[in-house]
Amino acid sequence: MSESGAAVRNTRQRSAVSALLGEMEGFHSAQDLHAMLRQRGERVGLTTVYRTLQALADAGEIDVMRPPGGEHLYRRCSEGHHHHLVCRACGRTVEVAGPAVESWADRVAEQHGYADVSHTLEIFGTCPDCAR
Amino acid sequence: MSESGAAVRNTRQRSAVSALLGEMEGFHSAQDLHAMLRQRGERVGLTTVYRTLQALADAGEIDVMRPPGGEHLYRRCSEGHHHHLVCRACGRTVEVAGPAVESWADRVAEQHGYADVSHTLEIFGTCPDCAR
DNA sequence: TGCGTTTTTGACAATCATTATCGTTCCCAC
DNA sequence: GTGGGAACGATAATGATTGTCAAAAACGCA
Repeated sequence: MSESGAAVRNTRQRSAVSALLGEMEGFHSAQDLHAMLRQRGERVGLTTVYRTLQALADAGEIDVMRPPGGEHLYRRCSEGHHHHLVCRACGRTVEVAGPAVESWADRVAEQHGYADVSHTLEIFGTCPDCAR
Repeated sequence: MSESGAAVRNTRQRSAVSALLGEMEGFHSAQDLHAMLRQRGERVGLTTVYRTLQALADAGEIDVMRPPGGEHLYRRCSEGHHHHLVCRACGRTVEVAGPAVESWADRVAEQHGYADVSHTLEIFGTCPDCAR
């Protein structure tokens, strides 16, 4: 329960995952990222990639998306609360902010007596390039 | 490709699943529903429950939720587009409508040139009973 | 009502992302 | 440099969902 031993160690693998995420543009699955790391010659276990991604997600440093299709997708995002506008075809993602939505959600929840409110919101569409 | 043979047959199993959903209050997993059906003495296979739920979901007759934890949850809902305010602890669900959110999402997508827009939105919180 | 066709069923196996295990390796404070 | 504890990683386990395919059930039609 104490913070004393919350030592998060600095390892080669963690740095590699973090660095890779920094260069990536869109969302990628754990298995994708793992494959990319191996291609680069980084020796990292799949288990570790999963663990690291989970840790980063818990820390709020990356965002997770769970598309209907299957795997979890991860991406380094800008700080603060925001949502995603994702292309169904190519995955291109735009970050969008919607202060009005945030407050609407909070208000609705409060009206029903719900506390400790959070929400998830994703917008899907076909981006201009893929529409052609 | 033709519509000629699109016959959807009326079976005991399908009715059973549909009826059960009609009596249920909150969200339930396929396996839950399967277990309930067996308790009632209905003889229905798990595979069939999955298939039926999927069909109903495709037809828009039931809503599907994918909580972070794991299984897909199904529930008969009112018609039309709406969202859910769900209690993290007990699962109690309130249907909420947010016309403003709908139009906001559409507008944002359009501004970025995305077509064929849809979205998902869930609000999570702790309901009054569970807060105590 | 009886029959043939076609869908549907359901037991079982397969899939596949994710998680648990646990001995080994490596980081880091001292 | 060293000790102890965290992190790693190969592998097995998990578990929900989907595929398979022969047998059963529905429905159209005569």
